[in-house]
Amino acid sequence: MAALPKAVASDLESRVLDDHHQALKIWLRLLACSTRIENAVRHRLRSEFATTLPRFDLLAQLERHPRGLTMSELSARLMVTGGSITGITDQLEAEGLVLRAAHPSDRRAFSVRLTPRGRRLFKRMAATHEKWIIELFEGWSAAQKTQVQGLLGTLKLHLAALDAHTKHRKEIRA
Amino acid sequence: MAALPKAVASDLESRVLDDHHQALKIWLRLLACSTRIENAVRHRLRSEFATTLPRFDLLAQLERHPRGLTMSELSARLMVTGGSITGITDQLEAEGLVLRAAHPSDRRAFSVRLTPRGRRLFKRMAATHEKWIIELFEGWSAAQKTQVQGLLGTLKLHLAALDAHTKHRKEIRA
DNA sequence: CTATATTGCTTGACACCTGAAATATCAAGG
DNA sequence: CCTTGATATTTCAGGTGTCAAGCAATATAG
Repeated sequence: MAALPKAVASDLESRVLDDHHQALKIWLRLLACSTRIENAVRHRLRSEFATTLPRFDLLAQLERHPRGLTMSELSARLMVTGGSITGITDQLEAEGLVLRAAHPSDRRAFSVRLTPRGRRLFKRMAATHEKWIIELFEGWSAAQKTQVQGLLGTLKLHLAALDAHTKHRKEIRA
Repeated sequence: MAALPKAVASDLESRVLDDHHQALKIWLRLLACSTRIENAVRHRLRSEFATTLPRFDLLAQLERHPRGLTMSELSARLMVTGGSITGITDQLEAEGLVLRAAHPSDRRAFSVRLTPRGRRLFKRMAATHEKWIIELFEGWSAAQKTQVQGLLGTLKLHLAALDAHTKHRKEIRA
């Protein structure tokens, strides 16, 4: 159909384009998967436990860190800004699931911890939550799961490294 | 160290546990990657184009569908509820980037379209946006990218199928 | 044809997120 | 010791997300 030189040029060009599209496609797929799961989990958390994903996530972090986490640490772990953490913590504290304890060595900071009630409630929710997630991956072979897990692990590290660089550059500029 | 039977039991048990953890870990990594990229893109859209991710996404959908999309179609494609679409469309319409045209065959619906100005602006933003995304995957081999792309494609389909089933079940119950 | 259900969109209340500004405390150097 | 700069948290305004309720138009069953 096309003359050879043109075909070659087109191949080169389209390889570049494909390459562009590829990163974009990966990102769009990643986002689609993530959003779908998030929506499903959010919906179920609402209907079965009358709670929200951010609240659940915050409790989850505290459960893993029984000695408490500061607001800033929570902010970093949930990857949201401090303002959100203030609000969510306010709510959870009002519900008696969490408390702001004095930080042992820094009067500016709090050591946010689960209350016993918070811990009990979280454990119940976590068990169910884990079932939902497992269900989502039903039908996947162990090999496939291991593969995604590995690739996403690499990507996560990669992105974290990029982020660190960016921040570093910003600090240098500042 | 441990006696053989115990070691075996532990292996079996830990395999089950690992399996549970595996789905959970995949999900957490997926979410972490997604959030990181989303935050980066959001930040850059703000600082370089004084716009937001949802607005960009809505424009992107319209760019792909020059004949227009209804609010419901936008809602489905962006995977958010109708209320959000109303708000974002209001904004974009006020900025003159988008317009609500009458739908040819359904007087309830609109056919939302890009204005020429909207199209021009989006094209400029899209080119830059694509560069950002490509940068995020710099250093990945083509094979690796293809692999993630494939796995995420499978996952996306899998999740979409689950979603369809859920909806179907709901409809039957209703 | 017409009652009824469904669909498309908007609205309103509330949750959560961001970015920026304000406050309080800490940390370091002079 | 005390100034200066960094850090921890809160507050506020504004955008976007949900859900539920409401209205208008369409589709469907009888």
